Parts: sequence; C-alpha cells; structure tokens
Amino acid sequence: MKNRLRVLRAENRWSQADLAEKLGVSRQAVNAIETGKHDPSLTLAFALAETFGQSIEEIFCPKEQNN
Amino acid sequence: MKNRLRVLRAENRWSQADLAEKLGVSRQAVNAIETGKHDPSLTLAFALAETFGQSIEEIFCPKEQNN
DNA sequence: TTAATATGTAATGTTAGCCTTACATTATGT
DNA sequence: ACATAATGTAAGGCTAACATTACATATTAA
Repeated sequence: MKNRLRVLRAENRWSQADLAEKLGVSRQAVNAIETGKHDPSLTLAFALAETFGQSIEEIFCPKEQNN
Repeated sequence: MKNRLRVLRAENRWSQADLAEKLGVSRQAVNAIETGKHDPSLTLAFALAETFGQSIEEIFCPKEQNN
C-alpha cells in the first residue's frame, strides 16, 4: 500500500529511528512500511496518523492506483 | 480496539456472512473483529470503511477509552 | 577525508490476522 | 414445535507484521 511517510518524515526532519522511537516500534518496522514491504497494523496506522496530525486516509492509499 | 461494526451492520440489515462476502473474507474474520478478538489489517479496515461509506476513524477507536 | 549518522537489508523468531472445517448455541420465521 | 438462519467458538494451518541482531552502503558534517 502506498503511503506518504517519507515526505511527512522529511517535513518534520525526523530520521526513521526518530519516528520509530516516537511510535514505539523498531527502526526496521518504519523502514519496511516506508519502502512498501509491509503494511502497518491498524493500531500502528492510528499511531502514525496521530504523530503526523493527519488522518489514516491522508497518509495511506489502499487503491492500486496505476500511477 | 473498539469498533461500531455491529451497529453499522444492523443498520444495513446484513448478517456477518453478508458482510464477509462483501469484504471477501471469512465470516469468522468478521466475527473476530466485531467481538474484539482481532484488529483488522489496514487493508481490511479500508475495505470496511468503503463498504459502510465512513472513514476508518469513524468506525474504529484505538484509544482505550475507559467506558 | 574521516567520522558519524542514516538507510537498506538479511537472518531468525514470535505473534496476530487471516484461512478452512466443524460443532454448539441462539434467534427467527412458519 | 420445528426448521432455518445467525452467531460464537475451537482446532489447526499459513503468512504477514512485528522483534532483535548484525552488517553493508549511503549520506552528512567537521
């Protein structure tokens, strides 16, 4: 699933490790989500939404959107 | 995580099996989510949101909300 | 350039979210 | 009352989403 994490993280000037710490997950988990290897759990998606002050729908895009 | 699935399903007069079929998951998966045994995957949460025409945030409540 | 930081990824393990099958119980309708 | 539909749950299996540790490769800063 596509997401805007890299951009949101850049806007806040947070490293993957910074974000991981805020979320209480491993840096590898953040990396895997950002690079599209995993989808986050719903709980983690909520945590990301709260961290960035945006809705889950604003951060994640479930549709295959062929570009 | 708390959710409003039972109510939303009742409003639409759908059985768990009906909803499961619309979502493309098993009836047991719907039951487990409804009864709080599992959280849905983010993908399934998006599908539920679309099915009920509501946002994920309107359907699910991640906070422990004591009562 | 060198050192520090950031990112990507691999290996291995655990758990949670799905599956199927099956059965018990509860609710609904005739 | 009886048959059907709906719900709850259990067992057993599979995979994805986490974890930890470790290492390689950027990237940044002094």
